[in-house]
This record gives sequence, C-alpha cells and structure tokens, in this order.
Amino acid sequence: MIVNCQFKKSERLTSQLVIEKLFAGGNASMAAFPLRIVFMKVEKEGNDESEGNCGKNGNLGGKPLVSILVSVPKKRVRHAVDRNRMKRLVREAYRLNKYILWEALEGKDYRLALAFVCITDTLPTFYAVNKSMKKALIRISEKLDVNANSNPDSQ
RNA sequence: GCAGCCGGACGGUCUGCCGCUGGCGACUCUACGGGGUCGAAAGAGGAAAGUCCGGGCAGCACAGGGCAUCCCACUUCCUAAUGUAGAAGCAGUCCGCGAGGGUUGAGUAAUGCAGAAGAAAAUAACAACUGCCUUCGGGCAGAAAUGGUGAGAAGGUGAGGUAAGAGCUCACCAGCGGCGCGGUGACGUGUCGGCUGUGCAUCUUGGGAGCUGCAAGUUCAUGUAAACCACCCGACAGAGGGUAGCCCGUCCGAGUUGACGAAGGUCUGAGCAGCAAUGCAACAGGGCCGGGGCUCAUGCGGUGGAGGGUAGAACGCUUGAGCCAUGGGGCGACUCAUGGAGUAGAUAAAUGGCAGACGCGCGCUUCGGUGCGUACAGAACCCGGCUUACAGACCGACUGCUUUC
RNA sequence: GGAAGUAUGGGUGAGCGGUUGAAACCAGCACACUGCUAACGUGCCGAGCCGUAAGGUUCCGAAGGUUCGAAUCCUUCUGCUUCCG
Repeated sequence: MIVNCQFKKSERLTSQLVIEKLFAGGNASMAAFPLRIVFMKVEKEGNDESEGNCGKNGNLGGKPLVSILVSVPKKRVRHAVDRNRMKRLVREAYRLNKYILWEALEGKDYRLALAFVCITDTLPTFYAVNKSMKKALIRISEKLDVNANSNPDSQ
C-alpha cells in the first residue's frame, strides 16, 4: 500500500471532553524543540463494534487511529498571520510523517490523542519542523511499545 | 532635472507533484440521520486590523404627555445613517518659502468661580500724579494717563484738550450693531452709529437618545421532562404590572381573539396544549349539604429558586442601502437611466507544503552573470465612514529650486 | 467574534483642572538602641539629565490636541486584566 498522506477533518481532535482529559495532567509529554507534545491513549469502546462494519473499506471509514490538535499560544506568537502559518507547518509535517505512528499502532487495541503546542517565539522553517516531527513520532512509537510491556505491572 | 504636496487607482506572475475547505456531478455503502471514492471548476484584504462612529438584521421591553438625565452644535449639501462621519465652503489660530497641512467653531440675557502673583480679577484707588485743608503725622476730593504682576487690567497708536487726566474730541486700526451690495448660506465688502475686558461652569436656544448584541436569535435531538422546590392567584377587590429616575391623568388586570356592553353578563369558539384520542377556553373540578356558608388542594396559569444534558446538529450565513461599464446631472460627496458579470463561508476554525522559472529592489560585477531581499498583514452576520500599519510602483493636478531657449 | 476595565517612585497604592512631582504603606540609606543582630524609634534619599553643591530641567504607559494652566478632559496607539455559550 502506498503511504497514506491524507489528513482529513475527521482526524482532528475536537471533543471538549477528550481535550480536557488530555491537559488535566498525568499524561506523557515531551519536548521536540519548536513543539511540546502531549499524548494519551484512548480505549476503543463499545461503539467501535459498529465501526468495524464500516471499517471494511479502509480505516478512513471509521474513527481514525490517531487524532491530533495543534495549538499556538497568543502570548508567544502575537500576530494571527504567524499563528496560522505555524499551525500549517505543523499540520503539514504531521501529514507527511503520520505513517510512522500508524504502522506502530497496527493491531493495537487503543487509539491515540495527540496535542502539539508551540513553544517558540520565532517562526521556524519547514525543514526544522519536519525534522523534529519525525524524531518525535519515532520516539512516541518506541515509548508505546515500552508502555505496552509495562502496562500490566502498573495497572 | 531634483525635491515636495494633494487626489485617484494598484499592491506580484507562471509551471509540476503532494494535500485542505465548502458546494456541484458520477459511482458506491447505509442503522436512511448520513458516510466513502473519483472528476472538473472555486477558495483572504486595502486595510480582512483597531472596534472609534453610524446603520441593516435579531431578541426583549413599550398606549400618550411633561420634567429630569445623557449626547450633539460655523454654513450649505449628500446619505439608509440622527454621527468630534463624508463633500464643498466660511471664520479664527498654529506649522510650512510655497503647493498645502493640523486644529478649533450654537448663544452670552442672568448667576457663580478664577489658585499663586498683583493695589485691584470687575459697585477698581496701593504707590506715584493734581487741587484744597493741615496740628506737617496726614486727611478729603479728582483722575485709569504712569508702575509692576498676570493667560486676562477697563479697546490700541498718535494729536488736541485739561489743575492732573480720561473716547472728553478728532484721525487711522481692531471689535459690535443698523442699512446697501455680492453670496442659497456661514460670511465678505462699502457706509453710518454709539463707544467695547479674559477664561470656565451653570444656564439659554435648537436637534437627538429604549436596552442588548449573530456567543443576537430560531428549530430539532437528548433528558422520567406537562420533571423538582417556594410564593402568588380566581371580582365586597387590589397583590401586582405598564413604571427599577419622578409626576399626571389614564389603561390592563390572573392562559387567550373579536364584537356588543358595564352587566357577578350574553353570543361566537376563529385560539391554546398534545403524536393522537382529547382537554382547556373571562369564578374550571371534587367532597359534605335542602340552600347559603365553610373546608380540601387536583389541573391549568404567573413569578422566583435550585439543578440536569450535549464530540450535539441544522438554520441565521451570504444577492447585498452590493460590483463593473457607458451615458445624463452636480465643483464634489453623491445620484438617475441603460446594459453586463456573478458560488469564500470555516467553527479547537479551510485557503497550505516542496521544487523550479519570471518580474521588481539593493549589493558585487570581467556587463555574461551572481548573492540577498520581495511590505503591512489572515475573513468569522453584513454594509458605509474614520483611524492606525505598509516594500514597491502607476496616473493626474499643483508648488519650490536649478538648467536651457 | 462581541463587550467592559486598568496603567502613578524598586513594589503596593491615594490623588477636585490650580500650593502636587506626588499622600500613605513596604523596601533602601543613615542615626539611635544592643555584647551583636532583629523588631521598635528618628531623619533622609525618593526617578532620569546637567551641576562639587545650592539649584535647574524633564517625567503619572506613548504621541497629539483643548485650556492661561493637564496625572486629571478629548483623540489615536501600546501593554495587561475581566466578562458573554
């Protein structure tokens, strides 16, 4: 299969409940310079069974494996133009590198919620964002495997 | 040629690959709500910004009048627009050699205030001046010419006049009023007249103002939902509402429309609630009772309180006081007629990424090229105006300096 | 998106257009007290610039304006805070 480079609106994280949970604390976060990444596992729930029926024409049909949000604080980046540009760069970098996470999540029984928060004052180039995005996604997928092994102990 | 000033109009272009958003068409899945794939077109501004004004639009409130409160104020015009809005002007003042630019602008009859300084801040006499009296200390009277203070000192300058002086008189100038002329008008100008403090507030005159804002608001879904708690209430009347600024008379008045009417009434049943059957519809219903009275508190209604729920969805939402062209009117803002083109609508929020070519500016240059840069800034209901930010570049009118004829 | 408020010494925070460049508290410096320190008490500097000093001058977020006179009134910007489902 060719690497899926689409990024539809359904992959956006828009639920207020999930977002509040994500930022409430206790979730893993890491810094990759222009960004800080917060992520959380979301268990597949009962309504996923109905999803399974739809899911036969590809995972695009049902709920996506990963949903993300991008946030750029107004305090760091003053102008709306620059905030929009920062979000676009992050989204584009995620779009091109999302296959890393999707491969890691193949066959797992949970989904992921990710938040990218900008922690820089100056606009970086696309190359810088792309590079750190790749690194960060690889690190996350490594961590997932570690957590999967250690999860039964902690719970 | 250089520098400037005003007005208008613009603010990058093209190609390839990978994406995003809403609609359209085809195919497809479906729990019939909608989802997926493919296709060809569309997808930020002159300021989208600030939110400083004005409107449209929406909800709530509201018979009417007066007072109070708040806002506005040169003139004429334009507009949907009532505005420290816009256009064209007028007057004062400041800046500029100038083209021009900034800013202020109803009235002053009455009342009040004006720190410090100064004799005195408006019925003016401190010093000096003049006259008279004198016990030589000074006193009385005249007088706004002199003094310094101050933002402002009793119109200014000069001459005459006088005991000394004074618009007391005259000439010129500034201001005010009457008349003539010009202008729609603010005002300008000529002439005549009397002789005239500054600022602020109250005040006077004229005009205007209900409140909240698309997170307005509407519909659907979810919810035991016509859910729960408290209070009010049914005509011998007045709790209350209009009216949480006050007053006057007046009106409504216990879910509700219209007509007659002023009666503890009559007629209609158009209305309201509910999926429906049906229920309610200006003193309904039940119990006791011969009747009145008394008691109970179910349903409907009103007000307040305390809660629950949402990945909530849809509408509002983009055709509008809109845009462009030509012609007519106007100095202009603008307006009239005719014709034409016409999908941005997101909602943790689309309009992007990469690569290359061109254009423009600056630097280097062996004039072949080459390096760097390419502004301010991102729709959120929609318009009009203002303000602020802005690389570059175009058109037109005008000004100053310089050169040539 | 819409609607309000606020900015004054190093910090908090009063302030009628007129003695205000600044009330008050904290902080700082000096003195006094103490064996030494803290606290209490007294006084001073209050922020820049010029000056040895006396003193002069500029400042109430920034820039314009009104006024004889502005921290205060008006306009435009800047920062911060709050509210509206």
